[in-house]
Amino acid sequence: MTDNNPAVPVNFIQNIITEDLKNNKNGGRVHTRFPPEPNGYLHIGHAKSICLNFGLALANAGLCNLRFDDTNPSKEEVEYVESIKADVRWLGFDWEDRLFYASDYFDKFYEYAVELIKAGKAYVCDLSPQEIREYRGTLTEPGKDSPYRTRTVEENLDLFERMRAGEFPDGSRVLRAKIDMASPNLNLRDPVLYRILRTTHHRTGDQWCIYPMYDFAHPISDALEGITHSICTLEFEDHRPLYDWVLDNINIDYAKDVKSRPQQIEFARLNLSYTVMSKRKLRELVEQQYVNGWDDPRMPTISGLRRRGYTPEAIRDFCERIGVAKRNSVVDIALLEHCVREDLNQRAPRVMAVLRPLRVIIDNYPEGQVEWLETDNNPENPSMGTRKIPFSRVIYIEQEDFMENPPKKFFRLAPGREIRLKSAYIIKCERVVKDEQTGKILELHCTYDPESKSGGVNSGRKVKGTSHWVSAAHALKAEVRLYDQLFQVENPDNEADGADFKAHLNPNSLERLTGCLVEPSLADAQPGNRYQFLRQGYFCVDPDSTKETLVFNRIVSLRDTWAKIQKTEKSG
RNA sequence: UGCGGGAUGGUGUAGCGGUAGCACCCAUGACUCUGGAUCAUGUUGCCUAGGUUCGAAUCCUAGUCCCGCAGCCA
Repeated sequence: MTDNNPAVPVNFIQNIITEDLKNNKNGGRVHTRFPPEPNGYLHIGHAKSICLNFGLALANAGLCNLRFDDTNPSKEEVEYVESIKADVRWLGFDWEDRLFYASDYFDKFYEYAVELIKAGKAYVCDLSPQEIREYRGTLTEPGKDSPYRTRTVEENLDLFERMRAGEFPDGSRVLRAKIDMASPNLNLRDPVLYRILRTTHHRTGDQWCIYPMYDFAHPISDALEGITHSICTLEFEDHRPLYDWVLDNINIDYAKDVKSRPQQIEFARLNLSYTVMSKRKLRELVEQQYVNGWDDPRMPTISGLRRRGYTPEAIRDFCERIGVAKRNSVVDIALLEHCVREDLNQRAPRVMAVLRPLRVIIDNYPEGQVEWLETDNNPENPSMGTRKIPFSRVIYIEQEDFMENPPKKFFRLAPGREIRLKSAYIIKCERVVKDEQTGKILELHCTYDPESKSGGVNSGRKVKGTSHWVSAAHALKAEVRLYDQLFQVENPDNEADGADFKAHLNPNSLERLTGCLVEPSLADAQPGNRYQFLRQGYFCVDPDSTKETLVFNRIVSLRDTWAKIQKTEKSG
């Protein structure tokens, strides 16, 4: 069924599901889950997982749960829970009534642990963390049995109960699975199932002083929820035998039958060029104030991308295009940028904004006259209509649209040369006024060709360049924040050169322009509104924006052929 | 000298014995009242060595390289 449907991207996990469906595995059910730990904000890498899990469910008439993996209260907070919910929703996915927490199952985990103890498959171990490490052996040498491994069931039961009752200090004892200290897979060398931890949990408060480990809690949570395909990242590959061991040794309907139990499947996490993706590193950037919070528009977090102006559609499209596989890779950030451009090209209204203004006086245009000229809101989408923009004798154009001594391929304004002002007139540069001291260009005096008015009968005359502009008397002041990559190198994670990832931070990742001027139609622009500033890029109104000063974030620039020409000529 | 994974253009991803495809990037041209968009064209690839086969990215053998694993984190 999916074979003929191009809307369903095929990847090796979909292939597994297709096969399972064919064999009526799990009774034809497909049930996935997105299981974040609420210990930080979600990033674009999580978006890949969210799109995968929810997308697979959607594509196969299945369900996807949102489940918080909150088994370690020392790192987790409600703030993160709330942000994660908001981010998943914003991305466009709906868990309906299936919002779960691993902490919902604390009682059950405890019962299953008791069950394991009774079956002689788990024991309380008094070794210190240090000793446990030593007994574990190394990658090449087997471990050795803990002296507590042979405790009786009764003793283990008693001790575990007292662990729960709070009789022992933090870290003094753990519950361990009794598997095989000589296993070549370290995860099977009697892994810890429960530890003593006196930390207030964000949901269960001080009800518990013992908490289950991921390896114990996760397979049980999956089984309890009837998850069929438990998708996680590559580093858990080695944990799969333990995942299966837990399911093999507990008594849950969904875990009993090997044919209908959750199956763990691993895929490669997303890496993006010029950024970092680990929560630890992102937190470091936030806490040490290299950026202004988790939602700093330079961050690869969902909240950062949202504030920057990325659309959920663009992010979903991106996640679909990058594919799903088992090989580690680094996706070019240019693909993400392409996805927003493509989305916004269709839907963002065009508007004129001058970032670095250069004053232009049109000497032969009547003083005091104002013409309201009609212009397209989006030439890609005529249904978005037109609007009127004011034109008058004094206008501003972009500083970089004028050069006193232009190189060959420069099509814009220069002394004696003409350009078309978008949706207005052709003007000619007659005179350059400079500061006598500094030589800085202060303003231009131009003349316009009254016959050349856009849309007019004689407007057909061609000139090479077209510039955007704003009327001086009508323009609104704005601040514009231009962003560049947060890091200067493609792979800041690579610490092979001995440098900390922060050494690669781009000192110019944020440039604030405060003297910008935008057309008056933007007066009512609301935070979150996105526009294409003609010839420059896509911009989004920032929440910092006020009635007095509009604040825009540059989402992404337009592709810039001229910039490329300049670059190659400089380097060539 | 352990175990588990993975190697397809610059990047990402298909291909499951029958002409190596798609997307991004890059380049060239057309068009353009956005040097945008659009359209057309193009460069670049199966880790290595053997083998099986009429035919191998795909199957077999032997290597090489890369990633992960020794938390009471997830």
